[in-house]
Amino acid sequence: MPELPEVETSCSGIRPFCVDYTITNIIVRQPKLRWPVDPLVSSKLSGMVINKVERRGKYILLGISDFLLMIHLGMSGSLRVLDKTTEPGKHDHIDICLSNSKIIRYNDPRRFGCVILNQQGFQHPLLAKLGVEPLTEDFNWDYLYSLCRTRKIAIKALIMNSHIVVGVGNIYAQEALFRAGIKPQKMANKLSKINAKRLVEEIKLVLVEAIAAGGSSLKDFTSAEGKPGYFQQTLKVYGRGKALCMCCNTQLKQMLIGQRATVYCPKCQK
DNA sequence: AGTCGCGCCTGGCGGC
DNA sequence: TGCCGCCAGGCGCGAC
Repeated sequence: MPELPEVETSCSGIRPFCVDYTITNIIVRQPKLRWPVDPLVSSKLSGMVINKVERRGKYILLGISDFLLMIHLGMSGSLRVLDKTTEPGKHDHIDICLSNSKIIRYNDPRRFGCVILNQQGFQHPLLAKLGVEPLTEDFNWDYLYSLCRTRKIAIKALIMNSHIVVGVGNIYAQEALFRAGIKPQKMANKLSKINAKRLVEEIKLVLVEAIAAGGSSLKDFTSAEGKPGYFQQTLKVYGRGKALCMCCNTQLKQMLIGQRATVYCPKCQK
């Protein structure tokens, strides 16, 4: 499941094969993604050079002349750099074919992701509504704390709200809350300043660590086979249901917050 | 304006 | 072995 670290890794993985190369054509095998793919995407972009590859939240942004191609990996999507002779597999929905004989191949079994063609300079609503980047100074305890004041929702739901802060998905929300010693169901408006501070720090730390780990495990970005999750061994609570806490041996608890499975330690998290 | 719940979609799993 | 039902999960959207 791609979270911010995987998206960041995908950007750096494809960038050397994309930037300054010309798009020869784009093959769309399955246009029915989260949002329908523009049927004219190939005719509009063919012959144009990719200027830049950037990330905003969980969106991968390809700058292509006057266009911006917005790619979201949903929860099962991936991008790979392959030789143009590589046969497409079952869920290989889109190929961006390049002048260096490589293809950027978009694969997404569950099709929760999207590939949106947007004019440069036009503030797309999906990007306009995004909150701050978690790894910038804009995301600080003051920002989080003041937003928490008026919100009557679980703190976990708040930090997963991409209109507040981007890139914190279900995995890292749980991990950061565990590290910060905060119960996920804690009401946001009851969060103390000191806990807001801790939480911001732990969110940043867990993301930075995951990016570092993701960078190493996805080295063979250009190979045909996907890699298993790098983070499995470092996770303290995510997916550990009723197992014992790695720190205090107490049985972890599981609950639903906003329809999402949430695991926490009733002793370590207050 | 803030909060809640739904639905999109498929692979993988447990149960029978 | 095979089939069925259920679950995960990002996130926009409509309903309150």
